Amino acid sequence: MTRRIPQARERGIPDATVARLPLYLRALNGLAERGIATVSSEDLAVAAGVNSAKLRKDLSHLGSYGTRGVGYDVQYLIYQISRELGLTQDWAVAIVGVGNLGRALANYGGFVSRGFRVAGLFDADPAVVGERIAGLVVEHADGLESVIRKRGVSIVVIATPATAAQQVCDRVIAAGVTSILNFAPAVLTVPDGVDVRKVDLSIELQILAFHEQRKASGGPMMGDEWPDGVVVVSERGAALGEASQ
Amino acid sequence: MTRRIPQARERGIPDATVARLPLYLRALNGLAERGIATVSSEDLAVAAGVNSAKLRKDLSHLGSYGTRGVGYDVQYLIYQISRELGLTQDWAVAIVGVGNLGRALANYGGFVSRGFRVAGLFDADPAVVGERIAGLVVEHADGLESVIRKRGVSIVVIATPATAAQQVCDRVIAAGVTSILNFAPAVLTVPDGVDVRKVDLSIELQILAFHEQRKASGGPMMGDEWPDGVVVVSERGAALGEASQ
DNA sequence: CCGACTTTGTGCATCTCTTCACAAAGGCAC
DNA sequence: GTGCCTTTGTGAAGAGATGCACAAAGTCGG
Repeated sequence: MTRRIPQARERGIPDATVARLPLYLRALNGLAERGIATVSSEDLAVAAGVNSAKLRKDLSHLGSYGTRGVGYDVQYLIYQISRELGLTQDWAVAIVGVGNLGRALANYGGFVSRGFRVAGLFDADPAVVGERIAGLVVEHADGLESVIRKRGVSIVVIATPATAAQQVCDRVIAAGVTSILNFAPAVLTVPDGVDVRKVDLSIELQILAFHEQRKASGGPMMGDEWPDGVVVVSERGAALGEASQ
Repeated sequence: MTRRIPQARERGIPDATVARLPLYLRALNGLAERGIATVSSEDLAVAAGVNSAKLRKDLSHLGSYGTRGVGYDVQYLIYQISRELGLTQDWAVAIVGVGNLGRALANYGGFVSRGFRVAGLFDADPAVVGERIAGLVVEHADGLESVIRKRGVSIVVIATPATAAQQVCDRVIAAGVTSILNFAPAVLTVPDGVDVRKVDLSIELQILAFHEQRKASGGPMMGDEWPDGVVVVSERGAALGEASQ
């Protein structure tokens, strides 16, 4: 009878843990820059803004990389987390939609520094196509599929208006992309096996407003009635990345 | 013995629910624009990209606003969710750090449309101060506290480089702000009662890379060893919102 | 070589969130 | 009115994440 020795790094690191690994990585890089060679879970937890028990449990999912009585070797842990996150390889990223946000993303310094390389900028507006941004020439969205295949793009950032998002999404998936970062305020429908993460400024602000309201009053005005004459104004489809797409 | 009748809208809507309300709101606004007066939990769930049981449970935390056998009145539900989120009032927002991202945020159309009003733009760089962006003149960061108080700013968006983020954070909190949206890749330390939400492009990409790697190979290369000669390059403190602050 | 001290890794209890499944509620046709 | 049909609202079970608390493992000074 073969007893399975419970092995960390089995398969399946909890999502919540994966979401925190980049945080630890950043904290570790900060420590490394300050020349710190070893760190305890307690100190690293403070630097990353989490509870130390949680940090230890998270790291235990990767393996036993700490030394009891001492802590974690900063460089070694940086390497292990980077490897787990897939940052030891180079990822080609394409940005679709070169509006205000698309430009900001293209110029984002943190891209290059972490294994992500902007391999293409796309827009549907002829007025924008040809423009040079962050060392890249904006290409017409017509060439999306071929460029994705040719340059091995595996992650696409959608920064188009909401109305164009699904269409762009469908096209890049057809071209083989399975990881999408969506800045457009739209729900993307994708087949199984495709990962979508969304970033939405408007939603974040609304969540803050909720808590702010709770703090200010003791909750929203009591009474669930329709006030007379209320007309709820429709939300515009305005996108954070509302570009010329 | 006083039996508490479990009352929806008691106090305390689950965080997970609050985070989804803006999603429902957007979906409802889409339906309203198409002139739809009534919607079932099933249809609304599809439009919002969630499971219908979850949607119903979420809405049940606000109250009993549906009609069995029929569904939900679109306009009424829009109003109720808006009220719960505090969107029936006007929130003054200040943006600190007018780099690429700060500019994109200032020009973001979705701001105005939803009860959020940009009441001030700040930067520490004299070269940027005085510039006119989205109808507002950029002010020097020195005036942060007084402007916050004078204009009743209750939400601050931090789009500065990581190095300046904590300092800006401390200052706006001292000025009475208790809701912060942080785009700088830094962990902010705040006293109790202050809400911070963070948006970090780099983290989102790293999470995508993790899943992408899992899909591509059968996990990261086996073997936990340090490869010879590996030098882990330090992460630059490069911020999405790396501005001139 | 030993004993005191530090810090990890984890079993366990708890809490939160999700999902299922169905009784209760209401509309509608006749 | 009455009965059928649709859809909500929710109890309960399940899954996942969190945090405590401590045994095990390792360091270090003497």
